[in-house]
Amino acid sequence: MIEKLKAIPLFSGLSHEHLAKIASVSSILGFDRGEMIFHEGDKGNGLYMVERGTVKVFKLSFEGKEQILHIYGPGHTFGEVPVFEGKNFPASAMAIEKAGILFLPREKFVSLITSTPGLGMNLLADLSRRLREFTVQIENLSLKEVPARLSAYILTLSKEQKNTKKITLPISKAQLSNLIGTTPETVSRVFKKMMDSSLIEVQTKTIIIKDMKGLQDLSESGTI
Amino acid sequence: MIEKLKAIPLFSGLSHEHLAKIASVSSILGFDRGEMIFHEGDKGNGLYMVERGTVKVFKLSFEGKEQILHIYGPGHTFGEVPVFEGKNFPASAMAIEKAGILFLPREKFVSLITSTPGLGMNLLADLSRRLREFTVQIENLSLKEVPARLSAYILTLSKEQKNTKKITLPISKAQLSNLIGTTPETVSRVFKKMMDSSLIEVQTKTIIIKDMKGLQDLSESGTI
DNA sequence: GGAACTCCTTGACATGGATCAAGTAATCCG
DNA sequence: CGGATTACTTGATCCATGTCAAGGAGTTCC
Repeated sequence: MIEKLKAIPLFSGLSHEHLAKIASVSSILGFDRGEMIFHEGDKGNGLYMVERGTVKVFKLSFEGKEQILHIYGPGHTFGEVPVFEGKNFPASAMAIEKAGILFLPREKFVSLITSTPGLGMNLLADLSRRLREFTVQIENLSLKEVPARLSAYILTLSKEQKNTKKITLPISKAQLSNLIGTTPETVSRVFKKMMDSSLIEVQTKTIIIKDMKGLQDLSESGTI
Repeated sequence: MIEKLKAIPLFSGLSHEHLAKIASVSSILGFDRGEMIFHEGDKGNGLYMVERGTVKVFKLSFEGKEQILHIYGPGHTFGEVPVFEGKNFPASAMAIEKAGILFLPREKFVSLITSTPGLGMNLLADLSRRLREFTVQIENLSLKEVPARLSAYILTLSKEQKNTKKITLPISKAQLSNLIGTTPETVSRVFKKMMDSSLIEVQTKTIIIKDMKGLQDLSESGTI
């Protein structure tokens, strides 16, 4: 368990004792693909950490349309907002792959913060990073058209996957469309346009970047 | 100065000594309407607090279109993200009314956090609240149409202004359109539709809610 | 290894909202 | 107070993207 905690950036720099203490009050939960971890509006009860698998955090509209806010893999934490704000979850969380989730109950977590030097600062940095990510997401949704959002997403993936030009899509195209705020049909059509303009090649879950500069231009300025 | 600091929620619960210490390392800056406070991409240099006036935090697209992220009045703080994350500002800030801004340099602010019990927790709560606000904004932009966003905004104002039915718009309609991610023309047309359906009355900067229930329905489900 | 999914693609069509343009109302300021 | 500037409204038009429908590709699982 302690090994798993070490892999969580939020806990970087903590002593072995502190990690042991965290381990002693955490539990591990298993979720199948498609299983809900919590629902928007539920009372926030603690900190969640992805140990393995993939999780999406999302909102649903009145009509059932979905907007994904985050996709989290191993090492990421989520569910903090209601811990500090004392309210309910602002969004829902679901496993999109069989997942192992570490859970740290609220009171334990709060008392850890005050007793663990550095943890508070790690948390402030983590929440700040997420605020920054949200500003980018708002910018994308409001100020960019779908082709720009999609190319921005591909470029993000390329950076995450050690700047390679051969990229593996970590999620289905349907999920991807919910992440960038559009529909599967539109994603399909825009991918086609990007192939027609020789920006990329797409084969099922693999994307090959053929024209990095062209993709960067598209991600900023908009039209294919 | 200490009186002004007392009015800032972030500093609630701090002792007089701590407030005096903060006052001793803060400076106050004046900005005219339309003056930039900082630019997206600038190096984050500290904490900003609105003492009087109004500030908008916003992003600009490549083509110059604007999306407002926050409108802040007295007592609100901003500019924290780069302090904790160690990067640059994710957005720009401008005074939209003559404003007085308190400024606390980064190093002073960081050392205050470690030496001031409660301040760290206040900050975590504050950032969490903003994360929640952003999830709402993303939901609005992605999952709701303009009439729903506009009615949600009116209802938010009503709550802020002690749940009254006679509301004063705190910003121009042009700014409002940039806040909800649309254009002045569309705002104008939607206001008209809402008047035609007897949901509200609009006179320049005053809105009177005629049908609260109808407005709430519209803010959730969408179509007029 | 084939049936039964789910996911993806493609085409035809509908539409919310942006843009352009021109006029009208507010507000600012000497 | 009156002219100038800025903010708002209204109409005409256009387009990006959503929706509906149907067929095709990929995946899963006994």
